[in-house]
Amino acid sequence: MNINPRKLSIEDIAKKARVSVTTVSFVLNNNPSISEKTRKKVLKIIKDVGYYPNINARSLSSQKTNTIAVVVPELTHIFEDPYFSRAVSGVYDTVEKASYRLLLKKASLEFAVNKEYLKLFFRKEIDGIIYVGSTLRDFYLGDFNKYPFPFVQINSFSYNENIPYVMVDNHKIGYLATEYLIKSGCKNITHIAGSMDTTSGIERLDGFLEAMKRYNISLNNHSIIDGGFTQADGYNGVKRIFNNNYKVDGIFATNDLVAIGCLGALRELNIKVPDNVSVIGADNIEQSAITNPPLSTVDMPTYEMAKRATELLLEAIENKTKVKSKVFEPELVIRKSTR
Amino acid sequence: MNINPRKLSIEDIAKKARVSVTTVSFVLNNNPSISEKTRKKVLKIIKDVGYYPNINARSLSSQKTNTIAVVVPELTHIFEDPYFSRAVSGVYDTVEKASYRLLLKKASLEFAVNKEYLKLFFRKEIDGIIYVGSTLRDFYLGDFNKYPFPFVQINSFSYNENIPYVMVDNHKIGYLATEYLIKSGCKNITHIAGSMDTTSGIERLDGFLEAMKRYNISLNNHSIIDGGFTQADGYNGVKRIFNNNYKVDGIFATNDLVAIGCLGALRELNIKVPDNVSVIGADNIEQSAITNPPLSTVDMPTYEMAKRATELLLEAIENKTKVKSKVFEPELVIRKSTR
DNA sequence: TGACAAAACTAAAACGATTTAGTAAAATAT
DNA sequence: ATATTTTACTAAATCGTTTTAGTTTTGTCA
Repeated sequence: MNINPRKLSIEDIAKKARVSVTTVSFVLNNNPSISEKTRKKVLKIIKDVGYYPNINARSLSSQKTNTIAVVVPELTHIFEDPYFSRAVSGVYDTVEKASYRLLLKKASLEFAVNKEYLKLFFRKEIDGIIYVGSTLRDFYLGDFNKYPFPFVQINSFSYNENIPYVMVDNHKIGYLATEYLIKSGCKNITHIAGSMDTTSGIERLDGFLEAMKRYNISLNNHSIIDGGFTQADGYNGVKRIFNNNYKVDGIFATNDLVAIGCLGALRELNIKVPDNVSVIGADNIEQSAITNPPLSTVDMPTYEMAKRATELLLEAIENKTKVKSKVFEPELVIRKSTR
Repeated sequence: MNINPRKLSIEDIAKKARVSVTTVSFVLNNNPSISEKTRKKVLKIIKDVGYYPNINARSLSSQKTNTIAVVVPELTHIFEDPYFSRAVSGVYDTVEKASYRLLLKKASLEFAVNKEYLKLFFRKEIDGIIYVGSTLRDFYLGDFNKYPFPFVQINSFSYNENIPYVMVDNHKIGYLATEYLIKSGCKNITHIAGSMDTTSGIERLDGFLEAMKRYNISLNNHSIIDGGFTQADGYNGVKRIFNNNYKVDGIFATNDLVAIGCLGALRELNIKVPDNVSVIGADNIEQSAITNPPLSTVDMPTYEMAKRATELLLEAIENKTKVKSKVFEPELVIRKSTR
């Protein structure tokens, strides 16, 4: 880096190398119609003077940004839920490997209402969107029918065939967790549900209901507790249950964070887990292995899913095809919070 | 949005409005030398046809990207530490308000060694960098002396005057926490330290040492326990202390996550907090208010700091000046984990 | 040796904005 | 009514690439 790299353009390189601008561009883009000799010469000069191509000129000319946006829900705590953390990580690593850049976007209400996600395409800011999250989903549906921009949602499902997704079988998560509680002897099972405007919240509840039905367990007024996806939701849910003296010996929490909240409340109430109450979560976040007692849960390959989603998106971008959807299978992980 | 916005350029608008391209550009950029009448006319057409300016052409022409990169440490758990979560949040909100975009980057070893952060500037990808984190700091120093690109580090300090920062007084954090333990009657205080290649780790330890000296408490072989910044570090630290039967009645953990790890281990060991051992952390993450018992800690305004850092960076970018550094004051928050 | 194909290279247009330097039109002063 | 200033507008250069449609050079073979 002898010279200030900021001042150099492809033309400077061309002059120094006594070749055309086209040739330099071809070298830069590995176009095969360049002799080894010229390639070496140009490459040497590029390195010697410290030249770096201007990415904006490149994008303008090639109509390709090599950038994707990862949009995450607006929750303040978004990054505090390890689920999102892993997902974003998976997206990041995959994007980086493919030499793409990652723009971070929050799906605020305003973002959706003003159709900012579409404008990102119109303004040529990005080549595709990865939507990690669950809320606001419906804002996207119609638009992506009309404008077939590359788009994948992770763990958010729509009955609209045109909206591709990569997700885990959330119904099965609910079913597996509930079935395990039943089979391990729980008689009075409660589900602390997630938000009902999210796919995972709805589907996990559905799975819960199916298992209950399958094993002929009738529901009562406290079989389902409204909740959300935070530790506080679990904590409050348990407090609600036992403040009302509901009879409960098994809790399926919509996710691990909620389950951890349950564990905290149960400890405060001096209720033994799993002796008095079994608790099972879902997501298998890292923390759940080191709770007290270690949490039983349903694993889903979040990182893998994010990776796959990103690969599918990049594939669709490069081949100008439609993204193919994919469903991953969940798996029981039994630790010490269940009998 | 009648017409596919992707096909429109500023020239199309100019033609439709029967004005020059310059005029349209002026309207777009609020140049005052346009009559209200023309402005309205152009704006209407822009809206009617659904035109959006091409951001790459704009950046190429104006030599301004309106993009900053937020670079975070390579830790897999980056997003799981609420500290980073809040910091990134502060950066995001500020950037968005200023109509800038946020590029997410991980400070991997490779990122530093290959000087990717410099290349971001050379390739005209960004206007500035916000460095949230603590490690790898030294890789940057020399470079930003030579290339005075806009750059701020949050909570990472360097004796090199040319490297601007926004940080909390970490020394004071260590001092305040330790002094409180001493004053509240602890006789055998241990510090579970953070990584010694981070500013906060070093400075908090320094503050701890100063307080101990000031109050004439001599150190022993377990006054300082090597650690890191995760819950596991706190857990292991406490186990180490009590497996070795060290006499300890007060723990200053380098941050709340570590302190929470301590709480977990202490509970397992049936050691009462704060009756037998006081625990104090630092950072005041949200979770620390709902631990059992609620954690005493030292608050620092992470979100505010990130916001300020970003404002300073943007200011420096727009005025082509140097970033001014700023130090924030920490504050004790006493809850129930200390006597 | 000359004809032809393949390989290596290039000129110029295109991508879509901003901005400088200047012209035309309108408003004000004389 | 004319000169002058101010306001409103525009032509053309520029930013730094990619890419198309050639042209030139080299190599192959009868």
